[in-house]
Amino acid sequence: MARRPLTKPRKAASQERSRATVDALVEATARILVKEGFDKASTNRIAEVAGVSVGSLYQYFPGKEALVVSVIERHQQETMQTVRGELAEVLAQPVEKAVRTLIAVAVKAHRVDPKLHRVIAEQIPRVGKLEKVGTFSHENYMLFRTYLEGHRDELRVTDLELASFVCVTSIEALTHNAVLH
Amino acid sequence: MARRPLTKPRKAASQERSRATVDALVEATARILVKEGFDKASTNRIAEVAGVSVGSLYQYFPGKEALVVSVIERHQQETMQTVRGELAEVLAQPVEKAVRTLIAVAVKAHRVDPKLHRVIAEQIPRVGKLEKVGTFSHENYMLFRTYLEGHRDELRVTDLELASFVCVTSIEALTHNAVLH
DNA sequence: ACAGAATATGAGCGATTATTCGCTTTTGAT
DNA sequence: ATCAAAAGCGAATAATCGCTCATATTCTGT
Repeated sequence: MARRPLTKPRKAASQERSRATVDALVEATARILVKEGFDKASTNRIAEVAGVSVGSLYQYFPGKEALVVSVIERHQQETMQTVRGELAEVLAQPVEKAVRTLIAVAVKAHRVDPKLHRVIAEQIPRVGKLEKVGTFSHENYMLFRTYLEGHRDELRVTDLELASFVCVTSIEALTHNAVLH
Repeated sequence: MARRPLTKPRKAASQERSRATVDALVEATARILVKEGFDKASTNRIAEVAGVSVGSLYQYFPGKEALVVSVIERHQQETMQTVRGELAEVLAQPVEKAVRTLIAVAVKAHRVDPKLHRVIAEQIPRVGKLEKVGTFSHENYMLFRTYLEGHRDELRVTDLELASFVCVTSIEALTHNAVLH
């Protein structure tokens, strides 16, 4: 009952060539998502656009969903990269200034790759393995909440939890819609 | 070149039995959307859950998208039904009171069928024929805007367009997230 | 009771999709 | 130069999907 060694090695890239393949696949997935939409992103199509065979795709990804997850994660990392600096500064700012910076940051984050962001936010069905992918909102909520705790004396509100919820949700929705429409 | 009469009669229900079939199909679609997600909603599956044959499905709906549109429209009508009254009262209220009523209305609207609402708002890909289905936001935006115009003298803001955008977007996002989590 | 219209059925066709596997090519270490 | 491991290939298989149509059942007016 020996398990097939040929089918197992999903996701293990040690040489440089293979890393390039993985990259090409993720990039192709993103391009298709943006230009043709989620349901046109079939495994065969992705491999074709990436200039790679389907077989190679399945050597590194267990399926289409895994590709999409990779795209989302890559986009989130890129976004954070361009925003991390400003986000650190906020901590030392008074609320008055902080909210303005945060809005600026939110806008900047949405501008990294608006089209991809839109697809991720509006077109990817949040089911199966896709629903587990952490959203921005939650991360932002935590950050904002700890900031408020550190500046509690500047505020009139007592329920920081509620305040965070209201602010993060509003800012997120506003910037999202503003940048996209 | 006679056109096939057998294929045409999509969507025409005169007897009661057929109306029940149509209802069962729409209901089944809604149930699948909520419990299994959009991409599990195949025509075969819908027919099966509805206790109807695929053939009957195609007698009344040209395809899966039409079913989904029906579900959305039915949900929007149901929502409006439970909210129409309060919405009419708002027009006569001063801003101070009006915003509170509007938020109450928004919450009530989201409570009609939260799970279905979520699927419609977050999971249905806005592509193809589905993207033409009018969203709530736009309708609400228009209503709110005309209200503001009627009460311009009570306000300090000049850009009613922007004010509407900010208010509608925020309220929508807040109630949506609040009811769901 | 009967005919024709309306409604329902489901096996099955063609297209598309995901996924596999035997095989070839490339790479890196010796 | 040699060879085993790593990476790559793509025709082939299997599953699923949307959809049709020949046929069967039910309804409705007379």
